[in-house]
Amino acid sequence: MTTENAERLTIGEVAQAAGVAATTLRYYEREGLLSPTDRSRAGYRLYDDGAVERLEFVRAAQAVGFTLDDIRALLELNGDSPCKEVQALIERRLTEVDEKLADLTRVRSTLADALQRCRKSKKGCAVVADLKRKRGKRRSK
Amino acid sequence: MTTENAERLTIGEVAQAAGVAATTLRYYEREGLLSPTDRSRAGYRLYDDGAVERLEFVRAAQAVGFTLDDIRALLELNGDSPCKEVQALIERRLTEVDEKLADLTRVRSTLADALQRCRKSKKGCAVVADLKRKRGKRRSK
DNA sequence: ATACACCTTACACCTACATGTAAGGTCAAG
DNA sequence: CTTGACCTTACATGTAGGTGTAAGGTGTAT
Repeated sequence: MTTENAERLTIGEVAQAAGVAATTLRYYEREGLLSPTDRSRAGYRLYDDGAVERLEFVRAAQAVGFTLDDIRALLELNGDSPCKEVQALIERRLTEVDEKLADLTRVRSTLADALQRCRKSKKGCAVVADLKRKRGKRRSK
Repeated sequence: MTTENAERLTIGEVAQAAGVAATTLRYYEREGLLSPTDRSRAGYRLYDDGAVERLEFVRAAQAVGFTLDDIRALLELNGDSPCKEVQALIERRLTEVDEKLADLTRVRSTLADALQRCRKSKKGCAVVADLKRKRGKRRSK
């Protein structure tokens, strides 16, 4: 597939562009996360370039802890959904994201503190002690 | 186990305090994340209350996407490690955390934007369109 | 002294998220 | 017109992070 059609990408091209394996794209299709817009005569999957953006959104959301199920739910939202439900879902997700941000910030400051002390002391650095002393509210999903 | 010894907690007590299953604690022990400080005559695991803090750190770190392996590495750091290595590890983790913060912030603003539009429009809300338009740099771990 | 909730080990099983493998079809280049 | 990189499907396997189950011991309340 070297014919630069400038609108229809094969699975390999999309995969390369987004930095995932082609097999992963087929998997995402089965899971309803991203379908090719078309097929070639031979049955090859053909994607438009929006697919790459969408895929990048999926990966970013995944990197911060959303499951594929969560992400599918977000991606499935469209003009046909009753606005109430859409709003509620988005609000729930926002709350989750904010909790994650709080956790992450906490972990970050633990690490930063540990690094500080580590730099200060000529000798070994008791990071474990630091970690053990750190506190925070519960989160379990 | 109802005897309040005020320093030695059984697995069930720790589990309850931290909001995880006792089986999970045994699993963490096998994985080297958290060991009881002692055993009773009968072989019951006995933890000091630092265990709860430690466990909370584990869960918070996990909630924001660290693997148990990552977390073990952090927790294993101690005064015996050469400071150079310790620093390097912490620095690497800090970088990861900052990348996660960036991703998370991006996802957050996508959601917030979507919610805005959703509130504005009387009718359906094209969230998918929003998501597709959002961009960001690669992250795949 | 017996019920009952808790603990022990060992091992099988589960879900999410892929990845690999086999068996075959497609297509542009040499 | 064949080579070799790509694509197809279907199915098996792998890893992380647990959960469940069986078979048995513990400890305290009644």
